[in-house]
Amino acid sequence: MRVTIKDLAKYCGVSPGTVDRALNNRPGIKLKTKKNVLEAARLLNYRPDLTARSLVKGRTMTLGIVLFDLYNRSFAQLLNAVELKARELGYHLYIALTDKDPENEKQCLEYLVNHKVDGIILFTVNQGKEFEEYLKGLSIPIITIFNFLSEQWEYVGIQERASMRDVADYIVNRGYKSFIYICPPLKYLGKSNMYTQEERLKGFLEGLSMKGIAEPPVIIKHNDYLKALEKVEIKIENRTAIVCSCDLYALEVMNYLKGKGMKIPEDVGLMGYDNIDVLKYITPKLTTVEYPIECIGYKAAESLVHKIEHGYFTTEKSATLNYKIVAGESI
Amino acid sequence: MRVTIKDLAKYCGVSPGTVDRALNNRPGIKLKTKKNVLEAARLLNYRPDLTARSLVKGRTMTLGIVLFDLYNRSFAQLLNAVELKARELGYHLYIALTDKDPENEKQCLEYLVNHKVDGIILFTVNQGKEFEEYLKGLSIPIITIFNFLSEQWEYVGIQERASMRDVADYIVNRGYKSFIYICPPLKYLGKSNMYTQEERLKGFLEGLSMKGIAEPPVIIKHNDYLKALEKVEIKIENRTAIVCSCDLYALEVMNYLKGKGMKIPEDVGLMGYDNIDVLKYITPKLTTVEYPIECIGYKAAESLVHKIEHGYFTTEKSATLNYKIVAGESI
DNA sequence: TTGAAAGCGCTAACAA
DNA sequence: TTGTTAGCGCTTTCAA
Repeated sequence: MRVTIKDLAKYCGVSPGTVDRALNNRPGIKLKTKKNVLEAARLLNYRPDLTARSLVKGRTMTLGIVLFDLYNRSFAQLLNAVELKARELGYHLYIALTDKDPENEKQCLEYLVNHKVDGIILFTVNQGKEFEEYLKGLSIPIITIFNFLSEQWEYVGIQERASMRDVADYIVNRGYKSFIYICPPLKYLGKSNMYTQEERLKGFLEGLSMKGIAEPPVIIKHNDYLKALEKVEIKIENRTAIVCSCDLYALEVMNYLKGKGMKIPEDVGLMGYDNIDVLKYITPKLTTVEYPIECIGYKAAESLVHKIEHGYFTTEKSATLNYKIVAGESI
Repeated sequence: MRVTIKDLAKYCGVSPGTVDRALNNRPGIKLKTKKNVLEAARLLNYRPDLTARSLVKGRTMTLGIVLFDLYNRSFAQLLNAVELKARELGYHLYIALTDKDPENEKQCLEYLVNHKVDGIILFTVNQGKEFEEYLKGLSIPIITIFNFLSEQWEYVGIQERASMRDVADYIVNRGYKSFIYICPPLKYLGKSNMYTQEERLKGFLEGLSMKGIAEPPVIIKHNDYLKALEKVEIKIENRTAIVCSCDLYALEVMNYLKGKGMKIPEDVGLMGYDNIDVLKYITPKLTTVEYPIECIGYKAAESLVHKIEHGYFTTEKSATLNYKIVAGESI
């Protein structure tokens, strides 16, 4: 059996209260007694039972993070950053993955809350008033990332829409006349929270329209989306740019184009988004949008802890971080 | 304040025991009472306090995983797999990152144990009898991955050494005569657990020696290791192969070689290890070693839960999984 | 400076 | 079928 405070107390011939004072640097204890207890704790290999402490304290010094998976390189980097910052602030981390399943996400949240995490960083796939009511019912500090929910919820991220307007501007200025946009299915719109992807698309369309350019074909990234791409005829003289809503798609398209023997950017331009770290190994260098993924992690963890420790009824002004277009050779 | 079992009991005019029976599907309760309680629970938005349950049950239905970081793509995939399997088995996941700092790792372990996780998946950077004694003192089921500790500790992984012997064989058979090996610093040998990297190197040297080939230069991956690489003259007629102990290094070297205007594999061969998922976007296709990283995750989680539920004194025979050389165009 | 005791929310054994 | 009660290991308040 594990050694408890009572055992220590008995061993040292003092009361549990005194042991507690010694162990937790509380005042009102003679130095000698304290040393005694500490020595005994070492000797008997005492370890505090944090679940017991949590029960009385009502908090666990633990944060929860909810993501849908770790396939996208950025999420791993984010998680890494969150863990780092959390530990720096004296917190540890529960992780729960949802597989993009809204119900699953709720279960994860439920679990985290019941386990009394002190706060949650949430990349949600849910949305809507009902869900927000549900979240409120959890009565726990929450920071949202990537997918925005509403002003009610502190959000750490970048101005997705503005960034894609800039992208449109950037590409048009480089002389491209014709455009193709590739992004994941938005058809779950209303069913699943696609905020980030939606904003990027809207931003791109807005950007084009500001330049007086008509809406381009939008290809949805299914299993066989490359066939759809094939159907759109890409003529060199058209000066076509393929814009992808994330780098992973752009890389696939690049492979496809290479396979077709098309030269980038001579025959067709290509643009990604995310600036994932492996891009540095890819030729030609992909032009992309960079945002400070690690900062998002740090900021989210920091804000969350702030909310936890200084009351979570204050919805801080959500932070938007800077992005920038990273010029490569692909457009 | 949160609604407790007592509140529910009062509300329904029954005892806490009865509420417990209703909530947890225990026998010996009238269906009607049960329905009543369940309805009240829903109405009052009752949530069980899992820390309280943990305190009396002595377990948390939580696993801990200790990694050093998530920079290597494989670790993220592994973590993803572990989370998936854990959840499937009814467990949730604590994650702790150690930054390759042995002391930090101990603190992480300490924390997980004190938080009463039911078991730990450990990618350790520690080693040695003393550390193993320390681990034993934690009295908790542990599965080791990647870095082997000793027979005492169940291990899930592949036969690193054999795999690199095979690599040597493979490369020599393809006509290469001259070799350069690149791997992370092994100088911490004895201070830090470098099992995986050590085994790969040993395997490679053994493989060469079996072919009667002398020990090749080994370049340690520092910040300026490329300078060291520069000093080794690579003559085309020498048929040189550069073998890297992981894909990330190979990709850097590939960049370097491309920058030098050297052709792969015509001028020099290049080999990686890990088969990280981004390789599919890299030209030329890197020849590498693939192992089932997700299986390692599943297996580790499964074995751990098995140990937890069926006693952890039985050290199961450690599992070694299959690897294979994936032929690319780089060697 | 120390001890005694109540209680965090839940489970489980025993009694009714 | 239900109620009562004694903990789980810790913190905290009050009394000595």
